[in-house]
Amino acid sequence: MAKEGITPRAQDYSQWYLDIVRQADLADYAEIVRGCIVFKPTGYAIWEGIQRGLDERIKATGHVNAYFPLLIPKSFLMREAEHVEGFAPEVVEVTRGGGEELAEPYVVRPTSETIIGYFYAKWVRSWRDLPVLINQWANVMRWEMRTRPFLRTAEFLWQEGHTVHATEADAEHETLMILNDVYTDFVEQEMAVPVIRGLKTEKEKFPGALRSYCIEAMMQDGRALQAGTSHNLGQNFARAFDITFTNQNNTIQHAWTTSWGVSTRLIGALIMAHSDDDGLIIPPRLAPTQVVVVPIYRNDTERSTVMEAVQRITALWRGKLRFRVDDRDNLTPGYKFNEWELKGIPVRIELGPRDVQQDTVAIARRDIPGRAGKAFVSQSGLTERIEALLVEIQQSLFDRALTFRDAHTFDARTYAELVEGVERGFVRCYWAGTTDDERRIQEETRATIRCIPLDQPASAGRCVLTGAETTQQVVFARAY
RNA sequence: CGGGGCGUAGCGCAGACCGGUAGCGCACCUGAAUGGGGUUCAGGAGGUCGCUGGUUCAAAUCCAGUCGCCCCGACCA
Repeated sequence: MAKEGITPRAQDYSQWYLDIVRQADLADYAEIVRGCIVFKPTGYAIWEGIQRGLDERIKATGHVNAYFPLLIPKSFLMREAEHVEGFAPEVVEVTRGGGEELAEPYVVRPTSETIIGYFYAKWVRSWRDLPVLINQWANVMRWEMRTRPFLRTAEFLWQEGHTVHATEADAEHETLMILNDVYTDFVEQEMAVPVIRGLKTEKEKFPGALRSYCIEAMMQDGRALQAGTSHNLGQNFARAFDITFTNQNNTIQHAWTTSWGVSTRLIGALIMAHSDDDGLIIPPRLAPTQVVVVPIYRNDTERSTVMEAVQRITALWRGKLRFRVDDRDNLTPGYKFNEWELKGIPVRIELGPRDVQQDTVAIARRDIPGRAGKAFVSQSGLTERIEALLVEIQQSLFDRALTFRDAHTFDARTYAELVEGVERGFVRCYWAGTTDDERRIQEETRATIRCIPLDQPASAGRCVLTGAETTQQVVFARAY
C-alpha cells in the first residue's frame, strides 16, 4: 500500500529515494546553487542526532574539537602529489576578494589535511606534544558533476578527525580504533545499519594515504554505500608539510598522521537502508521524535476529555521519551496517521473517546506499516511498554537489514558468477588481480572492489579472475 | 564535453501546429459541517507565460538570439 506521491521501490528505486527526501520534508533543492541542497529542519534534526552520537564517541576516545579555515591557499593542495591529483578536478577556487584579484588564489576546502598539516607543523616540536587528537565539524565543497540529495552534494557537512602520532603503530592503532569504536559502533548501534569493515584497494584509497579503511553498508537495491572512512596517512603529509618532532633520543623525525570522516551522506544511508514504500523509517535511537500522539475527537466536549487524558499520559514521558502531540485541528486523524508514517516516527499513539472510557490507547509501530502494526493496549504501564517497543524496533530494523544483506551477498568462484552477482548485491570472492584488472572489471560490470574485509577466511582459494591461489578475499559491488 | 528534453500560479500540467489579452488538478485562505486510516460542500486569493529583440492592429502562441534547469553518457565517490 504505497503512499500517494511515493514511487514504489520495485518500480524505480532512485525515484523512490528522491520521493522520500521530498515527501518526508528532509531537504529542498537549492536550485539557485548548483548541486547544493537545503537541510530542512527534519533532515537537519537527523544530522544533529548523528552529530550527537559521533561527538560523544569521538570525545570518549580522547579527541577534542577545533575549527580550521574554510579557505586554503591553493599552493597547499599542490604539496602532496597524489592529493593534488585526486582532488584537483573537483576543487572550487576563490580568485578575488575586496574587489581585487588575489595574489594567491584560495580553494574552498574539499577536505582539510593540507591546512591542518600546516598548523600541526607549527604546533608539534617534541614527542611530548604527541599525540595530537583533534576533530573538526565543518562543511566542505567538492564540485561534483552529478549530485543527489545527501548522497552526493557539492557542499556537505561532516566531521574530519586529524591526528598526529610518534610511530606507525600508534597511527595504525588510531585508524582502526576510530573504524571500530567510533564508526562501526555508531552506525550499527544507533543507525541500526550493519556494516562490513575493510581495507580499500590501492585504486580506491584516499589520495595521499598509506592505507584507507572503510565501513560499507548495503542499500535495499543491493548497492554499496561507503558510510565512513579512516585513513592512515603514513608520513606522506608529514613530509609535505614538514611535521616533525624530536624523539627521546634527540633525533628529529617525521610524524605519522591519520584522518577520518563521516558525512551527511549517512542520512542517505539511513533512508536507503530502512525506509519502505510508505515513507521514511527512522531507528528509534536516532529519531528526533520517537513517539507521536494523535488525539481523536468529534466535538469540544470529547476534545477536552481526550486532551486531558493525553496530558495525563504524556506527563509521565518527560525525560524518558522524545515525543510530540499532534493537536492540529484542521486535519483528520487518518491524514495524520499517514503523514507520521511518511515521516518515519517509530511509534504512534492514538487516543480517542473510546480509549478514555476503556482506559486504553491504540499503539502503532512504524516498522510494521498500516493497520497490521497497530494494537489496542491498556494505559497502565504504557511508558514502559513504549520504551520496550522502541528497543524492539531498533533491534528489528538492524536484524532486517542484516538478513537482507546476507540474502544479497554471494560467493563467486568464477568471473561469470561475479558478473551475475553484482547485479543483485555484494559478491565475495578470492582476489589476486592488479589495479588494471580492477579497472577492467569496473568497465565491464560497473562494480568495484568495495573493500578487503578485515574478516578473512582461514583457508586459501583461487582468484576469481586469474585463478591464482590466494588467501585474500574481497567484496565487489556497485556503489553509490 | 557529446546526445535528448523542458522553462506558463507554490507544485504538476493544458493552451502553441491554426496569433485575439490565460485555464485545469493539487496545495493555499475564509466559513460550515466532518473527525478511530489521505473528509465534504460553498466562497476566495494567486500568473510581467525564463529573458531580450523582431514580425503584427494584436504574441504564451510566429521568427532570431540569450539564460537557466533536468535526464542519459563521459567523469567522480
